[in-house]
Amino acid sequence: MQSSRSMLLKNIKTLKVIRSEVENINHIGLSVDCVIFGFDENKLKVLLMRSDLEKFQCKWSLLGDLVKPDEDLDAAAYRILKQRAGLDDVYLEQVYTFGKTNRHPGGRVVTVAYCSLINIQHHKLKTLANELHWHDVDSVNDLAFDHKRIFDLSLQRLQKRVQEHPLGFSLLPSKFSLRELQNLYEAILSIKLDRRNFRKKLFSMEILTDIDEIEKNVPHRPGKLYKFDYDKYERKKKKWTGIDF
Amino acid sequence: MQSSRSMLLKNIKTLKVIRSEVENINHIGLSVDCVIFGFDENKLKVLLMRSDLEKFQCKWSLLGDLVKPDEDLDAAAYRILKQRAGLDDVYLEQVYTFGKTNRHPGGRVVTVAYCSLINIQHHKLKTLANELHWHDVDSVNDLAFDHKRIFDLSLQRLQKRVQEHPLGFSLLPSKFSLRELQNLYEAILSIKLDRRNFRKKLFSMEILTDIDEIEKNVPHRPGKLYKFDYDKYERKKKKWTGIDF
DNA sequence: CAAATATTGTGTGTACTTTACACAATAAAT
DNA sequence: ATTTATTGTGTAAAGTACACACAATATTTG
Repeated sequence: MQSSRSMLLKNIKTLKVIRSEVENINHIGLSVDCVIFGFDENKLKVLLMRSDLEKFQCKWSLLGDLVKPDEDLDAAAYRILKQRAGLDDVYLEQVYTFGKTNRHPGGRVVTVAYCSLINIQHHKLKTLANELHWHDVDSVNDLAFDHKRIFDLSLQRLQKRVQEHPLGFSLLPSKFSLRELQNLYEAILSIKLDRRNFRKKLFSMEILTDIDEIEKNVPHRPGKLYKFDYDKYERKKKKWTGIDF
Repeated sequence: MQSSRSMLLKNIKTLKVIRSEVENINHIGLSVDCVIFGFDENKLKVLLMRSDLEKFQCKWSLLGDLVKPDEDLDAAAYRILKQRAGLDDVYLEQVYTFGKTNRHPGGRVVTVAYCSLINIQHHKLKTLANELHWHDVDSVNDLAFDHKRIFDLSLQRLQKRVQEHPLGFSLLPSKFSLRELQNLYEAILSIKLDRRNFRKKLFSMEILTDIDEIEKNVPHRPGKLYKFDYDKYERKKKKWTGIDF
């Protein structure tokens, strides 16, 4: 029979092996990163934080965190929005999963990117917390990790999605003028749109409700205000997914 | 000082704790599942395997596997196609990541779904291996795990993508007649298309090369054969991603 | 080898959609 | 009362989508 000392040593060795399995072999970390878009001063913005990794101290990064073992992916995304930016009740959509082995300097971490659209005015107070800042989308570069790639893909996806589905409204106050709506589309797509054709198109979709109010305190003729009518949209959804050979 | 016996017991306890951490706390498993589409006898098919989990013994499932800690996500998808079906050199695209905590009975496993398009004729020999079978897409139901949901979403995505980009060609032999191409689109989209309008549209895209050959051994007037011209497509890509307010 | 069969290849008119474009009406500021 | 900036509105032209029919051709059959 072995001495208790040798037994102990053997056990300690086993412990070490298992720990290294935990750390190196078994473990693929899983995180969620949120690309949070807002719209302010006629510009499309993205919410970034100071990276919490030393290596990237001076760089901005997306808001993200590890997924907890007992937490749904979507739930993790909602938690990150809530915990890191105080955001609640927002539009959220999965975009893509990034899984290059070397994308994270701290080890193997696969990240699922989510895109979120929020109304900056409505959430202003909370999100101005420490380390958070709204950046113009066209001046974003050189983010931490592979976050620039994640951001680029998310923006691209937003540009496409917004032309097929009425997502943009999440970025505006609940009442808005057609001019504001057009500014939003112009900002997202980085193009100029014809005002008359834009109005015609939006009205023909029949997803706007005229709420019989007008803009206040504008130094020119005020525009009517509208609301996005989600129910009408639901009934018309098929229109947006047609086939056309 | 403790007796060696009590030390041993203590260490065994520590071992157990760590093991349970490995299994329950630290560990979110990451897998890739491939939805492999093929086209045969004018029907869209999907390649399924017998589930290797006892619980799902009688059910079919997608081809999947755990991602290795030192393996890129895309590489894992390619490996699965290669290892499980002998497929090489195929069209592959990430679709969506499924992360419900309870989606896998064996523990927490988040899975990244990939969609693959292959030419059945070209790969026939290899993929008829044990436990693999091509199923008509419209008779797929009740797969193992949440694979039905994954399959449904992938099919939906394919239906949309194929209308925006010329992906379908990956499902056909390199030489094909316009009738075959139309059959393919009809099968993917589950609709009837007008033959003249379909031809007109495809020709107007200018992505087909007339290779001056005709069908053989058909009991009727033979059709011309074409090739998909990838280079022409690359040059025209913008057409498919236009904006249209 | 003639007729029957099945499918290819082709064009036009109509409806709908997209685009380009200009002027009168209105609230605020001076 | 005038200036300023922006709203609200319609029409014509170009382009795209859709519906639809008949002659040409290779194979099969008698």
